[in-house]
Amino acid sequence: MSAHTSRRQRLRQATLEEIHTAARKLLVEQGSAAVTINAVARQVGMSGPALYHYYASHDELVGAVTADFFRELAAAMEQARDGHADASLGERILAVCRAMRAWSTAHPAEFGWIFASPITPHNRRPDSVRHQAALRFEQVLLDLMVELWRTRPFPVPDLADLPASLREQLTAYSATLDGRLPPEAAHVFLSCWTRLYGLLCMEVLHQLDFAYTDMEPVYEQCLRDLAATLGLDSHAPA
Amino acid sequence: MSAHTSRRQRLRQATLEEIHTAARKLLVEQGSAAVTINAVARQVGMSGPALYHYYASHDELVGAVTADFFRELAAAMEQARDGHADASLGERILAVCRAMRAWSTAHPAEFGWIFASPITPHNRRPDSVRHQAALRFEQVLLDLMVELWRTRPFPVPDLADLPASLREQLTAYSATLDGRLPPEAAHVFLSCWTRLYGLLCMEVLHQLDFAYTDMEPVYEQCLRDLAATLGLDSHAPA
DNA sequence: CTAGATTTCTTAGAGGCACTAAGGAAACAT
DNA sequence: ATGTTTCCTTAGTGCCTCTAAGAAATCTAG
Repeated sequence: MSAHTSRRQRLRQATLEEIHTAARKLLVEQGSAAVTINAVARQVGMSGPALYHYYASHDELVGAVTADFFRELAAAMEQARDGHADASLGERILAVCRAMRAWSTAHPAEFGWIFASPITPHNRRPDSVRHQAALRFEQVLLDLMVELWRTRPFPVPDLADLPASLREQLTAYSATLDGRLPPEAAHVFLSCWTRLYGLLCMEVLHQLDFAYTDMEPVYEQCLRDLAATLGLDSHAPA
Repeated sequence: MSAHTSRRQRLRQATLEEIHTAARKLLVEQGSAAVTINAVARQVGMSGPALYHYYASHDELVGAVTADFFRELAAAMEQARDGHADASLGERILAVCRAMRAWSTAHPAEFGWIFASPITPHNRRPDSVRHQAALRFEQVLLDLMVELWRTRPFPVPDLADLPASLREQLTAYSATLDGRLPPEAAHVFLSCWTRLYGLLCMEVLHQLDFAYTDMEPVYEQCLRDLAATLGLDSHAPA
């Protein structure tokens, strides 16, 4: 309860950081299969079972490290956003999207871990650290899109043109956003998100290797398409 | 060399099938982690090490089963194509895309296994069964797009409008297709492929659960977009 | 038809994994 | 100073992949 952090708490915190560092090192150098409780413990200089005083299970360790990666990714995107605070909203959105890919290509192992590792039941719980960090990540672009919608609404399809079941889902999702985006704007946001995120996902999972050796211009082309969709390319600053 | 299959060969073939069936059963009922050499062997009724007479390693077994799934998926798509032989090419393309998702939603465990399981070095080799089966899968839609391009060319961007590095990659890829699609048409094909496949990938990896509970109308909406891109929605049959 | 080679399977075992149990030692709180 | 909490140890269970050595069944060739 006290603001004072005891010696024990400080030591524990330091050990936790050491554990995360060791796990990440193993992931980057030897792949996700090498991130075992035993190997991590060896790396930090304690014997296997000792690690259970920090995480109750292998799943929990994985979730904690994954949350770290999400937070780092989100922070990179937030930094890009804040670093272009004086630029137009459109440029800020593009900068954030580029930061998203930049982090992923600079940290392919971590990025692959985030997406390709199956989400265990424990980490699917909405109150898990992993889930919370994933939300923060998703939030960055969502917030910008909300602001864009407020200040300079982008073109949206007519709700009546969408099939009923899609309309219902969009309405429900819009409600979870406290109506900050109406359903048809949520549809546009989700379309953009899907294309960006899907493209990154496929790059990481090497599903496009048969055609592309360098995905950077492919991603840039995708960004140009999205900018057009959102009306960002007209020269008036948003 | 003889066309005659010996008794031993027949027995071996039957055992191989039994192994694949057992592995798939374990995957579907207990998840990918349950597909171990030992568990599969138990299921088939032999002891662990015996399975090494059929596959040299766990990786190889995984690759063989994955190839099965790819082949089944490709077959489902080919069947949709051939089952609509009298329909317009546009309808055939849409039928194939729907078959692709239909198989995936009917077999979520298998589909997830295909994409989310990391491709081990052994299975990355171009001569691996996995790779071969993956090629056949990709080929189905590519062939239809080639035919579409031949009979009713779809709109393409001007190559000069694409960045140089993208142009080079598209040219190289076009060459691997023996020029059946020029670079700018290959770009359109790859864009469509990326959006379809990326959407499925995200559905399988549950990356859109925060917004959608039923992806079917989302996929249909994506198909409508692609149809428009390819000029399939004009009523003249392609 | 029989003797050797091949294939298929067994058990035994090495080394690693996640995780539990039981206990010692240090740090802390009272 | 005493009792509690925390941290870490070793020992052990049962799983895993994969190797080794050998038995039994099957095929092949003289």
